[in-house]
Amino acid sequence: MPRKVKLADVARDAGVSQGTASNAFNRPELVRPEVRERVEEAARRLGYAGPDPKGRLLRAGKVNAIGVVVNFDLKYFFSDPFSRMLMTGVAEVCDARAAGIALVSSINDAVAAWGIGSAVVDGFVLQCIEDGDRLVELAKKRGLPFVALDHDPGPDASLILIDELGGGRIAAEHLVGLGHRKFGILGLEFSGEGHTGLVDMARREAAEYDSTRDRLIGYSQVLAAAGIDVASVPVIEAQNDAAGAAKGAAELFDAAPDMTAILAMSDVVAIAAIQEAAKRGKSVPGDISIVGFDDVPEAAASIPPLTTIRQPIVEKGRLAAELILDGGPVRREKLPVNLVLRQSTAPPRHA
Amino acid sequence: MPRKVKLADVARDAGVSQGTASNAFNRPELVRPEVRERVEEAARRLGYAGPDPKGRLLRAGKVNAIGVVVNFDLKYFFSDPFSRMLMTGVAEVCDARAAGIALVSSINDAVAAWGIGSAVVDGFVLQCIEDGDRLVELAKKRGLPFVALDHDPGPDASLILIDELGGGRIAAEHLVGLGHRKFGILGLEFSGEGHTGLVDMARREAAEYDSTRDRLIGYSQVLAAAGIDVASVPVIEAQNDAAGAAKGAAELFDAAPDMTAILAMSDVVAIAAIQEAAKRGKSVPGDISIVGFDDVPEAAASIPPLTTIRQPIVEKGRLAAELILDGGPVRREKLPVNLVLRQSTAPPRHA
DNA sequence: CTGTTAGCGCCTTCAG
DNA sequence: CTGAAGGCGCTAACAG
Repeated sequence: MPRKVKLADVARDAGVSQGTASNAFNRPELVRPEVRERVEEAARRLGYAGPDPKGRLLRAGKVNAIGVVVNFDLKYFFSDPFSRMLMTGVAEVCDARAAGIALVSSINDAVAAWGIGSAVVDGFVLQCIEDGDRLVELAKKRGLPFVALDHDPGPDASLILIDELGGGRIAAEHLVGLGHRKFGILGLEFSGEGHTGLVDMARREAAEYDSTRDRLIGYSQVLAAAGIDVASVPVIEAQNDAAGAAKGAAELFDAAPDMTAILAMSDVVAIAAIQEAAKRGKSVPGDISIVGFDDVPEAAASIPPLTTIRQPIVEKGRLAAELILDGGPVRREKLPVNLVLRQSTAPPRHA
Repeated sequence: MPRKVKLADVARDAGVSQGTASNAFNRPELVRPEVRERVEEAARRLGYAGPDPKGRLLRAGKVNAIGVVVNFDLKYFFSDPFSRMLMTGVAEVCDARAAGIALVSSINDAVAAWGIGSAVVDGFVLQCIEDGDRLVELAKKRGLPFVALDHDPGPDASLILIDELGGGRIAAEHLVGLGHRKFGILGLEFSGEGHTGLVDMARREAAEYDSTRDRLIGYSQVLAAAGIDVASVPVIEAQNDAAGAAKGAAELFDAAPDMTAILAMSDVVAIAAIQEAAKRGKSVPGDISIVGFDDVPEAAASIPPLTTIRQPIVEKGRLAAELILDGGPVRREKLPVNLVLRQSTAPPRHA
């Protein structure tokens, strides 16, 4: 196989210097049309497809691409509405600046280490659902700028999160305000070892994942303030996919057959709870009220439409991408959340 | 800002040659522990994070990454179950070989050209739903290997597709075999200019998109062979997202109020048809039978579960990624399809 | 084991 | 407008 033709070959063949040939491709206006034509002709003859980005890259120092480190499993990633919205935001700003997006998966430590260590990008967005600390560590080692999402990477790195605790409070206040006293909490994972089902007090307090922990604290504060014994409110730990959510919802109904209200830590699990209620012949919101979290598109489309805590997911993605691409200083942003009232909540029947 | 420290700096500082320093990082077993320690020490002192992939890249010539060119809009991409399954396959083999994935969007021609022209990858997977010819042209110009999916890029490039026509035939044969005579066809887009609604004969024959065209031919062959006047069977063109599918389904029911069977060109539109049927008080499969296409996970989960034509989407993704990463010769693969019998089809009531 | 060297392909001064 | 030259950061081949 003949050595690949490069710019220098084209230049020689066209009888111009390499610099001129480079200009012919990258800044054609600087080159006399006649000469440019000669260069293009030579390129065609030699089968030269244009300057190779690899060379340009090294030269330029900047890649103009951003790596999105995907928590755990790409299959989950693509099926999760939250991740989808996030990527919409990221993609929006990348498209606007002609920047690339590299997906870095982290199914296991080796893959994550390899990916973060060798992705050709200017920085990373870390979706820290699974093992945030580890990803942060890897990103720090790589030495490129990065933003951690929903997980504190320590003071010298950027962070975007939402007011998880406040969101938890708003959800609980809404339900308490409606008059509910019998609660069930449908939570997400507390830590990485795959435990699901009922969560005892020790585990509640040892929650490793920031979002889960803070949302639960928010719920608990409000419930306690309303004189409800939080320890007696069942908390279920569920995985945030279709199967895990269905299982968790069933477990919650089993654990608290007389509850009138569910605080759900994501819309995915909230919707599973709606379905489980239907399966058990309970009407929402007649027999049972449910508040979700996130406000993904599915929340508005569910039957009944889900009352939920909205967080600005797309904006989160946009902000994260901008942070990396603009290369500014370290920033820590806490985005606001708010209650979106729809039809899955109502006063309890006998209030 | 001080010039970035590079391998040479570390080597000098550690009092070794650059080659040794390189080995210390990449093939530590070749370096005496004591020397390696000295190099690592120097790196730490200088704040050197390890060899920069950009340099390695140029040197190695190979990137070990694959670009997935996403049809049109990333938002659609992430929400489309078909794309999701495809990416699952791609991601599987990329993860297994520690290869990267770059998302190249093509919202418009400029973005596509820029992305395909400058992505740092070894090759492309072209998802040719929208404007296949244009993407193929761009990829050819870039001069990197690529695989076109579901769209013929011409003889000198790789192609993976499925037996669209055969799939159409199987679907129609199933329904005809059940005794149906009154059909409606819920199709996907015929070409790129955003037309939706009823499709006249001229447009049917001028279909630009390969999948749509071939599935329709498959349907038509079987219907005609059964003595059904194909020209009188309404064909609706719908966009393959939630909103477009719902709209198309409604249009089809309006156009053919007495049909007993629907041939749907994707599961997404088929499921919309199930929902539209429910909305109009028709039972599936009691009043109306529906056959989808693709067999995405949603098909099995719909109510009733959807009878559909399965195509091996995940495998398609795997195969495509392997083709690029293994750098073999041009290949053209036609993958088989088959009927998956579930509960959305039955004989017509008065058959 | 370790050091030397020659590029990988390109772009951008700088001098004409 | 064009030509010459240096260097982006790294690694593989080869010579000690």
